[in-house]
Amino acid sequence: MAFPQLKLDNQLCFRLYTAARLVTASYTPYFKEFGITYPQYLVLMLLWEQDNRIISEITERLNLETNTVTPLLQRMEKQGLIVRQKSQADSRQRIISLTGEGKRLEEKMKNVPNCLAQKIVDNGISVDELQKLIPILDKFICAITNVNNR
Amino acid sequence: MAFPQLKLDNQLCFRLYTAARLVTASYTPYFKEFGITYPQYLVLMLLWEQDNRIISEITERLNLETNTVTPLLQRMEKQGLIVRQKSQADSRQRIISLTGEGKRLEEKMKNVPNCLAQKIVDNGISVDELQKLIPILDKFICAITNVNNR
DNA sequence: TTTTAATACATCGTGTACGATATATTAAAA
DNA sequence: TTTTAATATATCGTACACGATGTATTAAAA
Repeated sequence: MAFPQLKLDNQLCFRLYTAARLVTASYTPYFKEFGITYPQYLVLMLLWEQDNRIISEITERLNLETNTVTPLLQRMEKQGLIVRQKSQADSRQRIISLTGEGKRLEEKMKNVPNCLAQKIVDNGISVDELQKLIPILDKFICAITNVNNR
Repeated sequence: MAFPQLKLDNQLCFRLYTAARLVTASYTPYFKEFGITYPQYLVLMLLWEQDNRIISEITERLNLETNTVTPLLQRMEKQGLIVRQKSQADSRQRIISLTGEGKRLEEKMKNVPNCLAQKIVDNGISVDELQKLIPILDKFICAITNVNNR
């Protein structure tokens, strides 16, 4: 092996890529029942936390661009989870609001995260180790954000 | 807030999702020069490690399905990075091999991972903290894999 | 040996991601 | 106040991801 830094097994990035894909895959069976996807679930969580947000708030919180979020919201509106109405104050903005159906999902999905967390722990990683990941990932995300904004 | 477990900021999964997207984004400027993408880079790393692999080896190592990898390899062939030839021994299989161009990229890209790692460290996370992520992520990936295979 | 099952890929449809660009509206500058 | 710049969102094109299904080939069973 000429360059060990080019070996897949040595790379943190590949682990993050894999971990992210696998964990969203583990959510999928829970979402299927409600006909939503992981990014749609992220939007719903934001709106459950606080309803009637403008799109730029959503793109900022999710670290996504409008070219991802706009079509995502259009699909969610078509499915009857949200409505997208123009703001009176500034008609460039759109207010995103939950429908009754979107609101009802909160109660229905409240057990999903803990249920999944329990399954992960049952399969060989401690809560302590999972907790350790959080502050390091926060620091990592912060550092990478700085790298990307030069 | 009715259900704190439904809060975005409390979720490990969202951090992984964000970290993975941002770190592949930080690779992109390096790839642009060579006209490749992050998943294509993963395939190249596998082939630099060992050339002439069958597709199932690639899907296993990358934890991806054939419906992702086949089109990926087709694009890479069109770009002249690899060739996809049917196996003599078992004509269901395809042998994936680097072209001269694909081989030359190894030398050209050998500094990319270290260069990026340096940039990340320069932006506020220690090598020690990055190293700590690796074994926990390995354990996490292992646990999630078990969850997904039930 | 013929039938059946398993394996290895490929194709199709849908939903993200994201660079690049366009459009409408508001704010700032001349 | 007219021009110009900034803001907020939308659209387009390309490349993944992945569930579902199809096809060719080989291996196993009857």
